Amino acid sequence: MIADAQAVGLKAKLFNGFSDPSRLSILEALRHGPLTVTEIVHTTGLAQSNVSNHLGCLRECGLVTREPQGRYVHYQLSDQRVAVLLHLADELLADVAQGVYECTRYNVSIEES
Amino acid sequence: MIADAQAVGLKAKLFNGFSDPSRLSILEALRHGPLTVTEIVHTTGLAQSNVSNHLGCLRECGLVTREPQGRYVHYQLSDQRVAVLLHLADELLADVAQGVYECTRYNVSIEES
DNA sequence: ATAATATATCATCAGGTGCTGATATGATGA
DNA sequence: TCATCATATCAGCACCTGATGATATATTAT
Repeated sequence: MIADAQAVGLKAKLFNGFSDPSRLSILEALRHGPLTVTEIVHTTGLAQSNVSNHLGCLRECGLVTREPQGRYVHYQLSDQRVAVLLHLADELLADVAQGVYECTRYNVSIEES
Repeated sequence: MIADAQAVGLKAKLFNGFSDPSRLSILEALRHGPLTVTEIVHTTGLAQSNVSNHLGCLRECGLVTREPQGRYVHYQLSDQRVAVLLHLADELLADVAQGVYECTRYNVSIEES
């Protein structure tokens, strides 16, 4: 193959939105409905500028949509398939979590609350 | 919430397996059935040591399984839901690809050919 | 107009990650 | 045994990415 390396690149980029703890926590927060930036900040515990940066990334990549209302900006998942993907990952995790947890190859921080 | 930051970390780790072009191309190659390391090397065009490293990562995280046969080692997707996830991403990409493509925020290489 | 709130942008920096090349290990065949 | 092939491991480097803190912009309220 080697052929559609372009398609692979695009897909990797798409998954990139899910593969960072901060971005993922934002997506998880939006799973239950639209939220403003401040609400996301409070829900996730991340710094405001950090959230804003990640939201920009998630939006550019089409995972969330933006809807300004006055001085607030509401964000929500762009497509229900994003939620489906999150759900599917939950299911997958239920079976392979042991392996993922023991995987020390990457430093994706797993802080305890 | 902030609570299950641990679950988010695990899930991010899981998605990490999909979010790198090299790893993703390996997963894509395995989508059609088991392959040996050398076959993966030829299919993806990656260096052997590189493939081996990524396979180690994918295996530790439970996305692929390993089955030695003589001096060959066959790898395959650990669960059909991995393939489902890949498929779902394809569908999602068909709708949001425009955004992903224009997203310049990350340097996930999209080489042509 | 001024202050306060909400969001976005930017530079900087520390740290992580993937690639390469060399080498080690293990298995098969001559 | 020796050579060859398949796979794994490792160190080093170059690069990218995420977090922070400061600041800018926009909107509402007093």
